[in-house]
Amino acid sequence: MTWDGPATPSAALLMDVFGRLLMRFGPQHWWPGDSPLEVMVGAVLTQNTAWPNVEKAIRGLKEKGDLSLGCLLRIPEETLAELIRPCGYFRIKARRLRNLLTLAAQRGKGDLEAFLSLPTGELREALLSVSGIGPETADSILLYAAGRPVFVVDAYTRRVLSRHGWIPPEAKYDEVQALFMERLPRDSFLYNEYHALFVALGKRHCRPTPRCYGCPLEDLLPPEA
DNA sequence: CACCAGGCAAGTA
DNA sequence: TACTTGCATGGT
Repeated sequence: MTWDGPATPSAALLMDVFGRLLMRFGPQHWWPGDSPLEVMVGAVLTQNTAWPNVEKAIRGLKEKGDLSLGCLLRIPEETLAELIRPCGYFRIKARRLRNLLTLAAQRGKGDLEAFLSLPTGELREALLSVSGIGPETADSILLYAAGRPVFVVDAYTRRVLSRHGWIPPEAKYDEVQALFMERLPRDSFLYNEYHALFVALGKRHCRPTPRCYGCPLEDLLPPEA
């Protein structure tokens, strides 16, 4: 047998790490967005994109009109693309936004709150059926717009976990998600803060370039972990 | 100047 | 199923 890193983290270790992150960075109160609809828009616009660029794009949208389903769907796709230009991939994201908002309007009969009130499993399937909505975007909407206890896995999460040897770098999305959801209580506050704290940690430490060997994450761990 | 960012889908083998 | 490529602006 070959030693390939520390064992899969236990529930106790995951909670311990959460406590340390919370002490270090404080409550994050994510997602940055004033309304469920703004959270949904931000979730699409931030795909592979730095958040400051998304803020610019959302400011542009707000100048044009209020952020409502009807108002946004009335904007032609080409116009929408120009409004969100600063966040990059603007043509494809304009299409993705319309795909998402069209589905929400249909399934909610024009009412976003009704759409977000669908049962969690049904809502996740509906979101994933939209071209341009993958697992991370869908789960971000479920957790941060609909308040459902669904753990979000993103690049920061994977980076931190794989650096500690808790997952192989090639682990699939659903496997990483299950690691948390099978061990921790299904609590939307816990999942909200945990994911946001991974991002807070990731943003403050160096990137995983080939020249980066030791990031100072060790002090977040219990002595023998 | 080079490199990267809170992904995803479509095409190919 | 696994791997590759296009999408694009703005910050460091």
